[in-house]
Amino acid sequence: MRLATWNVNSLNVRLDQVLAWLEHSPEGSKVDVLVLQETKLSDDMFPFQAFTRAGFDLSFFGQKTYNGVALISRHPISSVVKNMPTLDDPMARVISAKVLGLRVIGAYFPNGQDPLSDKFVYKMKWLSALQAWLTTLRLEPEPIVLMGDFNITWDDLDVWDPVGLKDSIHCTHQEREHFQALVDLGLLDAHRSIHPEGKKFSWWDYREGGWPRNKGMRIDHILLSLSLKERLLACEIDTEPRGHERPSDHAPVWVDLKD
DNA sequence: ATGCCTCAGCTCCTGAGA
Repeated sequence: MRLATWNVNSLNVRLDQVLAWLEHSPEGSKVDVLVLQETKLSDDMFPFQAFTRAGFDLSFFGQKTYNGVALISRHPISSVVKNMPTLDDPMARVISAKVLGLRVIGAYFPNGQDPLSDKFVYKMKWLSALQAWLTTLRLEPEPIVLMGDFNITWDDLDVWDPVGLKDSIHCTHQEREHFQALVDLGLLDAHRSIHPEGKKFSWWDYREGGWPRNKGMRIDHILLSLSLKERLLACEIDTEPRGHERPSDHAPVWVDLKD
């Protein structure tokens, strides 16, 4: 089975790219479950028929202009949870469901903007709430797949210029300590596990020729319960859509698990 | 360069993204 995450930076703009990618993801295999971030659509504006017509089950949860998440699946989904029970959050950032015997979570972590800003304080609070939620979720029988736009680099191998970007947003030790705490709960960074050499990125700034110069960061991640480790077959960042016309600034990331 | 792109909206500027 293939599971994937993609920050689309407006589903209105990227709908056709998402539908095409669902049918033609790399190396022949089709995506079974895709989570989206930054749909930027209120629920009454969500183009759900485009997905149901194509045979998908889905759930979505959004707001206009900012945030918004969706979970799109070729298989029936159940036990949908929107946002985290551990945080009263006005922003639409998390969507979760049981599918294929897994607890799949799609998340759009707060950006944080600047380590000295109120938004960074909110990011820390949000990360603590996620940790608290996962602490109870991992007691349930379904293995966990936590994927999305984390807005955190795991370490310097995830950063094109770790010296110049030292201690800047997505690279601070506070953010990375939260990432480590998730790993310490018994979650595996699927991509790093397959690619220990690092230096593969999932986001490139629209400005400064970030993409053509490969000045990027790996901030989109897929974490797996350790019980899924022996089922892990592959995990890749598909950089192809980043080169399209009107691309999202994020690339989709996918993982293949033994059925 | 507290900008460089891109997107959405109380849309011809501004805030936010990362």
